Amino acid sequence: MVKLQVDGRKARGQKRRTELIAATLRIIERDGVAGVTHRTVAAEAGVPTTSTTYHFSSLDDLLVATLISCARDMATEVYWMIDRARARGSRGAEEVAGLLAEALGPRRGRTMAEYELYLLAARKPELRPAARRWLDVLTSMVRHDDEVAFRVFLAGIDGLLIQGLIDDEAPSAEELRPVVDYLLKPR
Amino acid sequence: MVKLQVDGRKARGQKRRTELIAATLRIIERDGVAGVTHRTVAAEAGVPTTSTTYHFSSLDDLLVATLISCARDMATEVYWMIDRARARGSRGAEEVAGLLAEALGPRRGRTMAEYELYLLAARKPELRPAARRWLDVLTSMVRHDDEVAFRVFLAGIDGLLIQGLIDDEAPSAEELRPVVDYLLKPR
DNA sequence: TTTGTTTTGGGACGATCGTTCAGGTAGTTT
DNA sequence: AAACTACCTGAACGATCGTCCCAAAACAAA
Repeated sequence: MVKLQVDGRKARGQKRRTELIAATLRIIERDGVAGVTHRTVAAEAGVPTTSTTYHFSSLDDLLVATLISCARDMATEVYWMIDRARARGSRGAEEVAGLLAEALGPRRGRTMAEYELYLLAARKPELRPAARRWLDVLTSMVRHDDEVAFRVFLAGIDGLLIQGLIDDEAPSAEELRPVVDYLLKPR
Repeated sequence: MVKLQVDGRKARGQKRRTELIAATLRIIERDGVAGVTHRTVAAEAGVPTTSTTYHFSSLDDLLVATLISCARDMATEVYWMIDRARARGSRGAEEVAGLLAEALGPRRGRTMAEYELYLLAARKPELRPAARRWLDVLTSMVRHDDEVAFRVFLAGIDGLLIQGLIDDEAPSAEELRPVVDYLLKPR
């Protein structure tokens, strides 16, 4: 017999865990991974310091959980972007350019957080599947007859994003458009 | 009148400063920016702890100096790569693929350090010129009639590198070759 | 040699860190 | 009701952190 009514205590615990992850992500966006400590996370979430150690066996665990959650969100976003593009029969250039401009503009902090994940994944193999998630979503959803061209497209997206992060001002969707067009154009 | 014989004291100081920078870079390669403290750097360089605070006004200064030095080295390397390619009349595909494979293989730690610089530059504007240095070297040395294609090439290189860092095994120059060819092929 | 400058290095201070622990509360089961 | 489980939290420990201070050493200029 499966219990339908969940344990209220566990539900509260789960809720606080997600709140801690959300608070951690906000801190990473604002100050980077370096700014994440038990105390800063707890203060951001408005909970006592020891709450983090109770719900996560270590700071590293909290960091890993946060970045995995962040990667899942990004993969979901990529999924819906493709879905939107398909709905209107587009080849996707406009959607991709718009998403890039957004990632480098209003969502700049989030984008930095995602590349902190990349770098952490480079050192921690257990994070790599999470870091590759959005790549996998794209690979599985998009038909690519030209394997090489597709790899170039994926690399180009990452390159545009990380180079956009060290630009003094974020590029607009219009500026990115020709580059994205070039990346998507078949030959 | 310019003094030709430099002050022996200042010479020693300068030498130790470069030793500290070298030690810091080794630590970043091994443990990331997170592993850099006054004490770890001093231990790595085999000097007393306070040596770092004397030669660099703060830990942040040491970090910035290290990453700027790292960026300069990389720019120099790119310069010579182009020079080598030109000397043998190549279009550069082989050289680029070889350099990428090396960056993701034996020089993996160094490559991670360079992307830590990128991420730090995203948060610290004063680091951005240094982070863009190798891009500038390429831009100024290579003739590019197609502006968009060139931007795609630069983004592709960065994308291949950072994605290569989260691969479980480093790609070989042979695997990278078709992608680099595609990036360089004019249309 | 004397005086001034620069580098060196040991010691220590206060702050902050991750983590532990024990007592207390809330919710579930019997 | 009692027993049990899960969550919560304030206090505190030892470790490590960045940085400061000051006396000694090395070197240059007088």
